[in-house]
Amino acid sequence: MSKCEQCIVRQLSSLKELTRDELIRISHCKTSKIIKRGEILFNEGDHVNGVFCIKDGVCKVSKMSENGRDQVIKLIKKGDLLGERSLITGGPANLTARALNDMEICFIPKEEIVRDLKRNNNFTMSMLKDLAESLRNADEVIVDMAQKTVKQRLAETLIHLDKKFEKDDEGYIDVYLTREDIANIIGTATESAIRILSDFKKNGLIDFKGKRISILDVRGLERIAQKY
Amino acid sequence: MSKCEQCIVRQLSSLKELTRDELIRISHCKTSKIIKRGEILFNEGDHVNGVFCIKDGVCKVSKMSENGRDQVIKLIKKGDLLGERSLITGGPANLTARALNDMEICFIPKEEIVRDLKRNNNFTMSMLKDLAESLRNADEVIVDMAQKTVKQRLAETLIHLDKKFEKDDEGYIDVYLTREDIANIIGTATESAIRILSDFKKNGLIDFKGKRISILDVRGLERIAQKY
DNA sequence: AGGATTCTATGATAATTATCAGTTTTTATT
DNA sequence: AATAAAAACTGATAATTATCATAGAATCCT
Repeated sequence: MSKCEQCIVRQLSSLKELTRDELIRISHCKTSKIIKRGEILFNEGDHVNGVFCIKDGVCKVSKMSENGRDQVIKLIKKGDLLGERSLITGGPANLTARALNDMEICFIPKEEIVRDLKRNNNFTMSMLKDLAESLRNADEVIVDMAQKTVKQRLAETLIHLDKKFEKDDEGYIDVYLTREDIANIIGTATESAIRILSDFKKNGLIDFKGKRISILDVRGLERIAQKY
Repeated sequence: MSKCEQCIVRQLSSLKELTRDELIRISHCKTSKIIKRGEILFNEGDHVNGVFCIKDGVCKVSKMSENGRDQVIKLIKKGDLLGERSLITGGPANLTARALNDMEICFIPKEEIVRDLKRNNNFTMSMLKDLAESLRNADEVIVDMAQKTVKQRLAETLIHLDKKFEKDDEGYIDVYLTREDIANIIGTATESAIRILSDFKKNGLIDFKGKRISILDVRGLERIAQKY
């Protein structure tokens, strides 16, 4: 059983507020798991009963819209926590999480987290800050979705991906999304996403080889994302 | 100075978790104010330094998009808290709040709330639950914005307004939004909102006299909101 | 390695939505 | 009550985006 103390997730998430004792207790009740690409961590409607610590890999978190299309709400990567919200609200998950590549995760049972939330106010406060931050971010997404064109939203998304993920030696962003995934992030038809990507490539803003995308001109993308 | 104990805001918000002593302290440092229709409670970028308790009236909370259009993120009414998030994240407000009618509010200074958050874990937990709930709600808005047509979003919005606000004797929803406000909630052009409203009226789904709107056929609106 | 399947791409067309221009109606102000 | 200003409305047109059809390319699977 690996120690929680040195874990990347602990360093980057609210778990950093846990005391040594709390951490040891969690070390003992957590379970580690490998999730293969394409596998589901949890489905909309599931009772998750705990939180996931993402030690490696990436997953997409999405929600099915009432007219049958999947909307990707966020991407979760190494160092992130996943599932805190359903834990706090208590109900079933409102989102579905699916691995985009092989993942290494730990699962901490709900009771342990709830217990710490009740007793360790620093932990609760840190969680509160995280959620407030997420909410601020969600506001921005809402504005973009409501007010920007598909092209603007795609430019925005590419900038975000570039910021969020590492690059390989050749400068390609280290996350592999299908064109459909990309379309489901920005809320458009797959064909539209494909066309705009080709357009961006033709204009030297990005380059791609299949799913490997690299950003060549961030400024140019920013200009598109901002100017109408 | 009115007592916080019987206040509607206290009954409906996380403030219900405050102890009698905490409440008395807040009673003594809060300030009451009347905000006239059209006035700003705070602007994007302002340092708010406290939270607003809405004792009466309605305000819209919006954000300017990068291409110059206003997006209404939420409506805040009697009994709601406003400004907790900026307080928690610490930075300036990311949204603008403007009164839609005359409002009666109390303002509680930041330090008082922060003090209680640090000391009263029930209060913190309640706040955490509220934010988690808001975030779940934001997810839904994102999906709708990304995936639904303007007509679907308008139907959705009308249903929400109907649920959220009281009705007068004639069945009209007790909130007065301009057509532009409505357009800015669903993220469309004012003309488009007007056209669809007229269409809904013609089809017997709603009725309106100027800004006074009543919902005649919730089921019909739901069908539109859901079916593609 | 070969076949099936999924993914990417492109063109043609239809549907949705925005924009512009102008008119009428309502609301606010003196 | 008269006038000015704001809001609501309507039509015409342009721009954006979705859908459908189809084909080639990449990937998966024993």
